[in-house]
Amino acid sequence: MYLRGVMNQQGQPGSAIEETLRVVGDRWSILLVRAGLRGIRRFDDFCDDLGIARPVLTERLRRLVKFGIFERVRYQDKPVRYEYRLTEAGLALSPALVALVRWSEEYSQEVSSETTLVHAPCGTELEQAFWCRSCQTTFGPHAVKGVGVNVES
Amino acid sequence: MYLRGVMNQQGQPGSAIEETLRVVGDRWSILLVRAGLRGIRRFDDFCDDLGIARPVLTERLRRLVKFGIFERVRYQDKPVRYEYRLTEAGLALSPALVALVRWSEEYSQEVSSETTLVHAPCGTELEQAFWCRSCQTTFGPHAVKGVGVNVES
DNA sequence: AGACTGAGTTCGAAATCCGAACTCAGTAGT
DNA sequence: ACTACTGAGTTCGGATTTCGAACTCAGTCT
Repeated sequence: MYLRGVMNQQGQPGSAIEETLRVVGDRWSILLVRAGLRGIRRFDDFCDDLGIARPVLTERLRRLVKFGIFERVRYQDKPVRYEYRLTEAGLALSPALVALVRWSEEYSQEVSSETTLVHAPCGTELEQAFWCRSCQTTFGPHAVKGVGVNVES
Repeated sequence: MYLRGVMNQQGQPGSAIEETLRVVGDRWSILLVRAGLRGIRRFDDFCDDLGIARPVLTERLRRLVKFGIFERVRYQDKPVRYEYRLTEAGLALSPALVALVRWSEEYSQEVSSETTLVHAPCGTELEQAFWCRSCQTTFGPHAVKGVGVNVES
């Protein structure tokens, strides 16, 4: 498959993903989202869970808040305390996350795949796909057009 | 939704994604994969297309090769020249990439969504979903179990 | 009073990133 | 033979990020 499209020379408007990756494309951000999905919300908990350096965590959270992925919520006064919750946009990153997890389990070396994604109701290992509302069908990546992309092969 | 699972304290074995993100989780790697899907293979072309600094490109490609995402192929002798092609594992990253593109178009500020992913046969904008082989159904992220995760709400 | 909590800051040292210029083998043109 | 060009890198010094460890600051607990 090959993908057609979207000129992106140096510094140019840059397709949407480029902008997204500038926000989310570092070693920590995605992990933070995952932690968020796992229910983590407090500064110190993110810190302990990921082993991220505090100054970096501060900066990263600020950025994610600025881009609407997390929101900073005051959950107590006296003493004032804030926590970070995923917004709707943040939650919407889960398909990407799931795709990455899938890939990791299948291709990443080391680490046995102890966790596999399954369809909760029936317990079967799941397959990622796309759903077309008008055709009412499911299909794989080959039938996708866009991304500045066209899949060959 | 909240996800249950996978202890990951500092430095520990680290679930598969963590390892994956250590390879692919920087500002360039995903963009390189995308460029690969768009058909780009040559050093200079990656360089021009992404505007990435040469030393960084060198290092990044080496790493991606080492992790089996790209392969370095000699495509001519005299003078010896190499190019980089996505491996099967590299191609398998496309669902994750597509999910990210989808998200970008929907949530990222700036940049009008000029490219939208569509179902090639019918032209309808598509929805990402999961497919369960045994149930023969499609479903959203809520019904997914795994990731060290359990989706609530 | 003294110890503890939670969300950060401040610090200097170490690792990464960058652009620009250079290398090196071979090819093409005059 | 001389020059220019190609393509895949390296080498350079300077700017930016990252890091861990220690500190702050308001308020609570014992």
